[in-house]
Amino acid sequence: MYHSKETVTGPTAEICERIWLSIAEKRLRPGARLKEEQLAEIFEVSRARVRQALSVLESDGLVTIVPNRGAFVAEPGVDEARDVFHVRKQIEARVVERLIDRITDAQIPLLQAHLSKERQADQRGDTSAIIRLSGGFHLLLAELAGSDFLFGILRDLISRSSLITAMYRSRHLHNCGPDEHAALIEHISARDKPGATQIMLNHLQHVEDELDLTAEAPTTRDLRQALV
Amino acid sequence: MYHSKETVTGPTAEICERIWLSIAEKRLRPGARLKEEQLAEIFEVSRARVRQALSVLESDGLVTIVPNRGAFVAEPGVDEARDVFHVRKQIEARVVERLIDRITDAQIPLLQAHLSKERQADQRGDTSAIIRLSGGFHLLLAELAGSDFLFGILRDLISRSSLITAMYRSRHLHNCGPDEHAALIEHISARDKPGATQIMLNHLQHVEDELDLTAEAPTTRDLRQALV
DNA sequence: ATAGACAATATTGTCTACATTTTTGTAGTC
DNA sequence: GACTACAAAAATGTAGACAATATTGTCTAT
Repeated sequence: MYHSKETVTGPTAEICERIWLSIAEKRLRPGARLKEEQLAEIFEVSRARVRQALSVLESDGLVTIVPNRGAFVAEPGVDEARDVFHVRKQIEARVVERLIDRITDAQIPLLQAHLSKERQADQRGDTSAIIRLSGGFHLLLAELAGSDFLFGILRDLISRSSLITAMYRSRHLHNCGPDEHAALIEHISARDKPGATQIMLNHLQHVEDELDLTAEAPTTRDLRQALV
Repeated sequence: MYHSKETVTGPTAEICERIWLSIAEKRLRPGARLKEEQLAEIFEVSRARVRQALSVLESDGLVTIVPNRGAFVAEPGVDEARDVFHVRKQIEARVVERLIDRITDAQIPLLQAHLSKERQADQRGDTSAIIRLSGGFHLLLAELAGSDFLFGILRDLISRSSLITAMYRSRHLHNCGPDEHAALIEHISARDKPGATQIMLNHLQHVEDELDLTAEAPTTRDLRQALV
C-alpha cells in the first residue's frame, strides 16, 4: 500500500493524523479499544468516515481490526518490532545511497532548514512537534531521493516505528537526536556514501537500543496465551 | 498498507481479485473508467462494497481515485514503472539473502511444488493461472524469508508490476519464465547467496527488458498535459 | 452452589436514500 | 455565428436506519 508522495488530504486524513498523534504521544495505549461511535462523536464526523480512517490506519499497521469485534490500537510483538527495524535499516541505507546519487547542492539547505526546526522544537520541549519532525526528517531524505515507492515504504515503516517506540521505550524519549541528523547532513553534503550509510545505520541502531525488546510478552487481548 | 500475511478474505477481496485479474489480462485498459454503480450491478453487490474494494485497489496502486470524479484504472508513467522495477530489484535481492539464511531443507519441496504448478499452467496455456502463479512464486519466497514486512512490500510491488507489464509489454507475454524460477531454486537449495541473488536480478531485468519503456508518453486523462 | 442455557444489551456490518459536485446540454445575447 | 450563462442529468460523497453478531447478565436445573 503504498500511497503517493503527497499526504492524503481531506477530512479522513485529519482523523488519521489525530489518532496517530494520540498513539505516538502515548495518550492511547496499545490494545486500547477504539469504538466507532465514540470516535465519531469526538471528531464530530459520521461513523462512515471513522470506519474509513480506521481502515487506513489498519493498513498502516497502527490499529488492528477484528471482524465483528471492533478496532484496537495495535500491539506489535517483539518479533514484529525487530522485523520493522531490520527492514528499516535496509530501506534507509538504500535511501541514503540513492539520495547521494541524486541530491543537488541547491537542496542541501532544505535539510538544514528542517534540522533547525527540529532544534527549535527540542528547545521548546514541544513533544508533539519533536515526534512529528523526527520522522519528517527521514521522510524528507526519502523524498529527495526521488523514489515515490521508497518514500511510501518509509512512511509506513516510520508509522510503525513510532508505535513500537511508544510501546517499548524504557527510558526518556530521545526519539531521534538532532545531533545525529546533523552528522548525517554533513556526510551527505560531502557525498560520502559509505560514511553517510554507516551513520544512518548507527543512528537507527541507537533508536532500537533504547527499546526494551527483551522478550517481555506485551499485554495481549488473547488471555489464553497470556495466562496459560 | 501493509496487510497481514494472509490474503484478506471475504466478499470485498473477491471484487478486488476480479478487477485485478481483468486488469492483468488486459480486459480493462489503463485509464478506463470504473463507475461504481456499474460495478455494483455487474458483481451484484451494493455500491458501498464496491467503494470499499476500490479504496483497497487504490492503496495497491492499481486504480486512481479522483475526488468527486470517480475511479480509473491507474496509468503508471514510465518514471513510476522504472521506479517500481528499481525498488523491486533491491527488495527481492534482500528477500533472497534472507531466505537463504533461514530456509530449511524441509521447505525446499514447497518451492518445487509451486514450480510444477507453474509448468502445468504453462502447458495448459492458462493465462489467468500463469499470471497468478508467476507472482505467487515471488511471494512464496518472501513468505519463507520470514519477514511479514518484506512480504507486504513485495505484494504491493508485484501488483504494480502486473499493471505495468500489462501496460507496456511489447511482445508475447512470457511474464515470468518458469525456467528462471527453476534455476533460482537450484541456487537457493545450494545456499549459494551471491549466485541466487544474481539470478534474481537477471530474472527481473529480463522481465523489465521485455517492456517498451522508451519514453512513449502514455495516454493520460490530463488533456492539458497531453496537448499543450 | 455451580454449570449450562437463555435473554438482554451493546457494537459492528450493511444497505438504502439523500445531498453535493461535476459534467453536459441548451438557450440567449453580443 | 460564437461565446457565456444557466439549467438539467449523472455520478460521487455522506448520513442515517436496519440487520447481524458478540458479549454480558440472569435464571433454572442439577
